[in-house]
Amino acid sequence: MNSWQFNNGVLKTNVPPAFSLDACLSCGQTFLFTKTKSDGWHGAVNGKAILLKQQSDILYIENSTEEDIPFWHNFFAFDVDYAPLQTAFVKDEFLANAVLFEPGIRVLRQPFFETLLMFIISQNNNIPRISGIVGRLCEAYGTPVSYKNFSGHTFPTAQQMASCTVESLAFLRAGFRAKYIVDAVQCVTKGTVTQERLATLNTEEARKLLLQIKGVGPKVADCVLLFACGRFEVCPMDVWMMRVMQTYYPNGFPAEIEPFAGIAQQYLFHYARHNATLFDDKG
DNA sequence: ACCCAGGCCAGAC
DNA sequence: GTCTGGCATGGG
Repeated sequence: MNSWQFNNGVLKTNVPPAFSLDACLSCGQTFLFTKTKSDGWHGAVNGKAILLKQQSDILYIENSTEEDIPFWHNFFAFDVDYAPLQTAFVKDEFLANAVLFEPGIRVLRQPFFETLLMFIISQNNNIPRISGIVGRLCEAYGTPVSYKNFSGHTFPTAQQMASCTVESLAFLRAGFRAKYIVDAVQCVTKGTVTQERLATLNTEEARKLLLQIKGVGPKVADCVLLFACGRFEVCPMDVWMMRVMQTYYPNGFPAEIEPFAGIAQQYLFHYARHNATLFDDKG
């Protein structure tokens, strides 16, 4: 188990074996951070501008206080021991390739509302354009924060967006997704769909509740359950993942992998993105 | 010009 | 219940 220390505005902790900050933040599960010219990651997260750095097995979080420790501990899911889990993964011939390709990945627990909107926005969309839309969203509704040479805006809370309408969101150029964003904001501010409420439900019920939001289908719902709610057994199914399951796991994941199917999926997703040709014509 | 993008909705069978 | 076209916009 890692332990945290605080000194002079900087949190630091020892990280688990093989942990890679770069891998965690660039493997496609989050868009909250931008890589700096040097070796760190800037972000407007947890209500402030922070700078994340990893040097060997130490993780530094600059511009923080001791009160931020629970947030980051939960964010990186340091309560989850990856050792037994990776042991199970590498016993599987297909999954072993993906894990060994980038063993530093961990599935994060990201803020709920941000994750919900991010994946609504990302449907049928490409990453550069997603970044543009989210940038405009934060600038308009978020809180300005800065640290050192970085200044940005936090991702807005649902409350900060409470008054938005399809018309007032036109500047986002989010296209048909604008009405989905409005409905998500309404559901969260009215308390119909909240992280607290989802936490009281089992995974199947939680999925059903998320599906009540317009523009949230099975894919987005599962991404929220996995990336924000820590339901690590949930495996978001895009067309590519469907093909992988049909080809390599026609009877589903092995029993020891199933409880962490979402984490397995993230290793596979990252592996596939960097080895696109390996996965053509498999199904 | 053309195709595609971590999908989803509405309407047609 | 399952399948298909259309969707807003912009990057490659």
